[in-house]
Amino acid sequence: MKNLTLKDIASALNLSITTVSKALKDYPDVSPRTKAKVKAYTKEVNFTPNTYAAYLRTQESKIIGVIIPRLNHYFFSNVLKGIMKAAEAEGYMVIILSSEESYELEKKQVNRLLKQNVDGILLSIADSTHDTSHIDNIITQNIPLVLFDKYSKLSKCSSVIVNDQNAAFTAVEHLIKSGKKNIAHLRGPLLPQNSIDRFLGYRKALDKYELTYKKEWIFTCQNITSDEGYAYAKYILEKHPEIDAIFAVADMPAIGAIKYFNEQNIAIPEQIAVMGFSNWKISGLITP
Amino acid sequence: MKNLTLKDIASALNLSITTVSKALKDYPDVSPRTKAKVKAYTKEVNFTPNTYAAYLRTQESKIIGVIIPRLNHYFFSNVLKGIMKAAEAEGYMVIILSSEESYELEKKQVNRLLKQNVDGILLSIADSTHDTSHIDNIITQNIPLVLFDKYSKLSKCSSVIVNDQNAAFTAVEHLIKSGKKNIAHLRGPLLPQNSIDRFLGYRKALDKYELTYKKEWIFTCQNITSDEGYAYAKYILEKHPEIDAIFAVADMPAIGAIKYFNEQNIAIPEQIAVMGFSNWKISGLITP
DNA sequence: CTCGTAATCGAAATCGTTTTCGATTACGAA
DNA sequence: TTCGTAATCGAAAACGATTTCGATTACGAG
Repeated sequence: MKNLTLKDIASALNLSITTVSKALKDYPDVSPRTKAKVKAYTKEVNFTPNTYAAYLRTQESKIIGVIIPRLNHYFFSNVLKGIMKAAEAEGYMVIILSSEESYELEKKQVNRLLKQNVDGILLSIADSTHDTSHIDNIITQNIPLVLFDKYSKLSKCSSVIVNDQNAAFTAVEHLIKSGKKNIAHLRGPLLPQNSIDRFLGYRKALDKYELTYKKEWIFTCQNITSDEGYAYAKYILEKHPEIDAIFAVADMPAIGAIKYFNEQNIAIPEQIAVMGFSNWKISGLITP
Repeated sequence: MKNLTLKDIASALNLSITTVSKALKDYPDVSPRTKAKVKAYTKEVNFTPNTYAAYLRTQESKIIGVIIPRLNHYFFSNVLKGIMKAAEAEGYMVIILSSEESYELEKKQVNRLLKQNVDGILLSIADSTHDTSHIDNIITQNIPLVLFDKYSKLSKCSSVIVNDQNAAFTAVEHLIKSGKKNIAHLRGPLLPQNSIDRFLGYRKALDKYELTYKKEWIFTCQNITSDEGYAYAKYILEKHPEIDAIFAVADMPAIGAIKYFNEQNIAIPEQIAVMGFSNWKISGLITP
């Protein structure tokens, strides 16, 4: 029950290996009749050329690599789903690697993909990534690269991203128009461009409506967890009772904050409004 | 900046390709001195043998394939994380494919993995999978196969699973010991062994404590969504007010039910208890 | 009938590695 | 010195597909 090869097909049809290969790839110098014969037979016995042997000549692995900061993340698993579907439609396989938000691991994963001779790389960089030599490596090796979601301004390559600054601006603007005046921000880590852009959007909205920006109303969520949101909510309630709204860099901290306010019987959004960022599936499930 | 080959290494060190290859794989018939020389140089220039060329002789792709019913699922992304870590440690790559709970797609994905010549397959079968010819295919091709989580009793191969029946039994037992007498069950689809086992665990617990089993207290969640849980909770409250506890096949329907009861100001668990199954991360985030 | 062209087909080289098997060298024993 | 053995090394044949280039055939024009 071993796998078929071109040789098997050729001898079964009394043709040369060459002709079979050419017939399958629609070379002009093989007659329509033999083409039809070959194609019919290969379909019948379910033959497809061995990927690895083909690679040796064509240098195309038909595999694209994807590196994301984490797998168990609603946003990323959805993006992955889209990537895999698109790749599948074009006959590509996808290898997914996770950097676990670690710069070191990200570098290692890039190298693994390069060794695997992937035809292209999709990369969403980790929060802790502070230099881009590994990314430049990909570019100099001439391997197609696209950054997505988490990107870096330091590398010159195409990237697909959410317009974080605008979205954050709109979100905070909505809070302001709802009558909130003292808006705190649970921001993300310092490095990622996304945290920065969302923070900038927040500031821009404050500026536009002439609300003063207060440094002590900014809280950094290093790991973007609900626990951090919970802790900051507690802190805010105790030390900054003047705050009447919170704009969080992501849904996770927002959920944590909501959980704490619920426990304390604080009315949301009347007493204090909480706004997340991402529109996770679970956002609709929690209270309020 | 092209990739190095054995030939490059060989000519740089004035050795034959053979010797370089053997040195790297610790063949006994190459002297320790040349071995050291080769290894030092290959490390210096960061050379690793081309996977595809190696495959042609060894027939080992160093890739294992994983098929899961869905990607954006907390349980599976966590399992994947474990799989990828273990594979990585042994120098294997992982290709992940999703069947989207579709039998047809599952068959297709199995074929894609076979064509890719993966060294082994990990498979968690879809809810809608009703025959196992594609699985038997893998086995007859002599490719190592392990089923996990969702498995089938029809195929003879190793599988790694949760003891659903026991776990369900314990869960329902807990409800009973808390004083609940009329326990409904939101069960999963009919086919998957896991749904069946959890249902059986539920029945076993009822039997042990001599509670009568009522067919009209069993509700089937075809898609295991929170919407279904929400709808059934509404139905239960209106048509079966006698029910004082719900054991759900998974967390998603349980969350839906909780959401509805919260909206109706039903006290949980005093008035009606709700128990899910999976211990998702978000379970801790919702109210109660 | 011969020749030239076009239409078909195959031989063989190639991709980069692994592995068998044969070749060479060194060196001590006879 | 000569021989046998052990220690090192390389040539070459795979692996399976692709592709260049040359070979063969068919066929109509002259």
